[in-house]
Amino acid sequence: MEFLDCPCTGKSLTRLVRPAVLTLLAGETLHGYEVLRRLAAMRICGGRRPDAAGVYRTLRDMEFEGLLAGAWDLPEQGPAKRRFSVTPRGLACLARWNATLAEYQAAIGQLLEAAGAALGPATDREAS
Amino acid sequence: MEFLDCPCTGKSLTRLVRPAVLTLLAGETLHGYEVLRRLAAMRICGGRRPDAAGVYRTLRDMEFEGLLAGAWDLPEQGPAKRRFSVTPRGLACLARWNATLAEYQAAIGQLLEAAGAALGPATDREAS
DNA sequence: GCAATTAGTAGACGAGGTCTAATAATGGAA
DNA sequence: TTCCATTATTAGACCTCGTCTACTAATTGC
Repeated sequence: MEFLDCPCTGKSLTRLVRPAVLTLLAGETLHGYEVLRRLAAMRICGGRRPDAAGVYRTLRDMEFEGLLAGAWDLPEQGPAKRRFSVTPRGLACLARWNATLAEYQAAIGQLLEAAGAALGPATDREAS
Repeated sequence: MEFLDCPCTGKSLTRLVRPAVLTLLAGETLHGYEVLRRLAAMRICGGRRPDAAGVYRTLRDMEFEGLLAGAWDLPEQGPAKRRFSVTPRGLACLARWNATLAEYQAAIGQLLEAAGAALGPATDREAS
């Protein structure tokens, strides 16, 4: 019994890219490709490198929304890079995310508990 | 500074409707409207009643995928109801969800920690 | 008699994630 | 020296899934 495409495989923890980006950029100014690599190292990405096109678009969107500030870095050597940093508005958004993430964690905890109980108290089922 | 439509408000913990449905139906057979009400009481729905159209569609999809079994209940009194129960395949899926949810929880924990550190260790920021 | 609730369906829409593909520079290996 | 991988970014199509609006139809309560 396979669930190759089933959401239960947890392919990615979607919709958390934005708080992750804000967190990364709250400490330092980075360009998109570096954000991409740092994201890949976070558990929310499950060891997989997130889709580059999606991350770059999210960065542009967040810049448009005023959460990030972007500036072109045009070195004489090498390709142009766009460096992003967090705006005050972005910081406020991250503070709000903090509360939201805590609520998410609690909600998932409740669901985990209920699921465990539903599967049987003493059952250690293994999924294929 | 408002974030009425920003994902940071955590309007809903999306993509967890399926494990929640499996959990609810693992214990008993319910019809769609009852599933809807029980979902509304779970933290993943944040106190809001989830969209009915979406839940009914999810139930149909999961039936089509063999995770749920549906049967029409046609009482002499009252409207027709469709009663859903979990199949063995659905139970296996739920067992897998169990592991996925635990990973989600840990991943969010890591993100929360990083976000807290990024906002400043001793800072108790309040978002409007 | 009318509104609210129960029970379910259909269609359009939108956010956001994935996939493919393209450009362009650099550095290393065959 | 040619070719491939990596760095760095963009564009467009597509898919999933959640939301919104709107509809049918029976029941219950004021």
